[in-house]
Amino acid sequence: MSTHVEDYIKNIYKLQGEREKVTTSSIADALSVSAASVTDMIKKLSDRSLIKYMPYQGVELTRSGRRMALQTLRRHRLWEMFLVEFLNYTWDEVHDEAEKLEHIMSTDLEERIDKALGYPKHDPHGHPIPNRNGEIIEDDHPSLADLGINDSGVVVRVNDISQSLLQHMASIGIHMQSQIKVLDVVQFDGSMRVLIDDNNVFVSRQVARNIFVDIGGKK
Amino acid sequence: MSTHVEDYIKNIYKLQGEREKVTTSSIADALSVSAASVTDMIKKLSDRSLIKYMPYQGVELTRSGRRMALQTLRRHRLWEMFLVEFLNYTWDEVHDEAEKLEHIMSTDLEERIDKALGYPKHDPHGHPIPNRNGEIIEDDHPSLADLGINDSGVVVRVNDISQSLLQHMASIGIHMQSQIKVLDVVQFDGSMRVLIDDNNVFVSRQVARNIFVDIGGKK
DNA sequence: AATAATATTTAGGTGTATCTAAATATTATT
DNA sequence: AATAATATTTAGATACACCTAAATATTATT
Repeated sequence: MSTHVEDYIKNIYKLQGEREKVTTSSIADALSVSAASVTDMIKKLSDRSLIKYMPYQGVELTRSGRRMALQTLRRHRLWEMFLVEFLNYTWDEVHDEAEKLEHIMSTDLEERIDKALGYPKHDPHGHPIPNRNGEIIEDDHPSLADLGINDSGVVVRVNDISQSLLQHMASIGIHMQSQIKVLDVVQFDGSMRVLIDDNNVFVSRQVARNIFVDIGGKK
Repeated sequence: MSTHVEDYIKNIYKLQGEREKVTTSSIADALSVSAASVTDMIKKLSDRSLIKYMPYQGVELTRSGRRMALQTLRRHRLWEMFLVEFLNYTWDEVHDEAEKLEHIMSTDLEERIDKALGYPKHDPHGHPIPNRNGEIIEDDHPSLADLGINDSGVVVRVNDISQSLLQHMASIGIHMQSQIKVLDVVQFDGSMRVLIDDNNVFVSRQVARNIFVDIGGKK
């Protein structure tokens, strides 16, 4: 319901993807609040049956918590898509704006934006958009770092962990659906020379790990 | 800054347009809160120099209060316009959605939407949109109720006082820029037979009072 | 296994926006 | 002008989301 509740739930969902148990301190870190505040909120979320809470043991989303998380994620990603498609935002500019807008979206507005966008399946970074029933299809693609010399594919997702990473990726010509082919891998540090839509660029291993590639349709 | 502050200031601005002094109870009515809550908030707004407050005498916006009000009004009207132009909302559907969105709009987003809309001067109901400096040009047009037989003009503004009024106006074919001509006025109750874009319809005086017409370009 | 380090929770508070009930001002009526 | 009616403010609380400092659990290290 409230902005704060949605933010907690969304972040617990994200953290749950990474680890087994979601700890108080990991939530505190993610939201930049004190651990004591998290304990407070955790109790309220538990009272509302959005999470299962075992004191000192961490938390876990319930079904309805998961539903709320995916609903919020859906709205976030629809807004991101919308900002890019309708207002010429670039993929590194959308996050903060969508972060606020995701809480302000009636079901009606959500559906109208979805329709206006042509029912997109992915956001501007290639993340899947949960459907209105809160179902999400996580696609599993190798990262560029997993490829070897002469492997090739199409960019289908990038991690949006920081604005500067996204800006850098754009600056070397990486977009959704870019054709990519590994020309050379430096043994020492794993950095690569790759062909991106016919442009020859270098990519550090750190960056390569955040680019995901569909190798299904390789040639 | 906060949603609530913006709502108070916006409503004081609106009430100020209607009367001289804005009373505690009129604000309480407008916002559906208790008078005691208004007194509390009024003190805070006064501390922040957004209003001039004389206990028991009512309040008045300061320059910076007025600036905030117009800023909020601008955002509200840009969102309304946006919902109509990009997402096919009708003029009776936009208010509530815009009411929430107006508080969530960075200057950047505001400018992008303004640009995408082609820098509109009016919202979907014909209300002027304040410019980014908080200047507003209130245009002064007669209402349909002020016209007499054979007077004609173009619909340039309607009051959005209620959803049902807006729906009704749409149902009888009233839109922005509709050609309108008074065919007959019933002496008894002031209701009218009018031609709206060549359609012959009846309009009660109550409705006529909420339709504003530009008679400058009459023929 | 005892102790040290770290994580979590509890206790007690803050600021914001609200409320009801009581007190006080203002305005209207007789 | 006195009184009644109405409006406004004050007093004292509540809910929410946060905080720091202290207490308690858990985990890691010697």
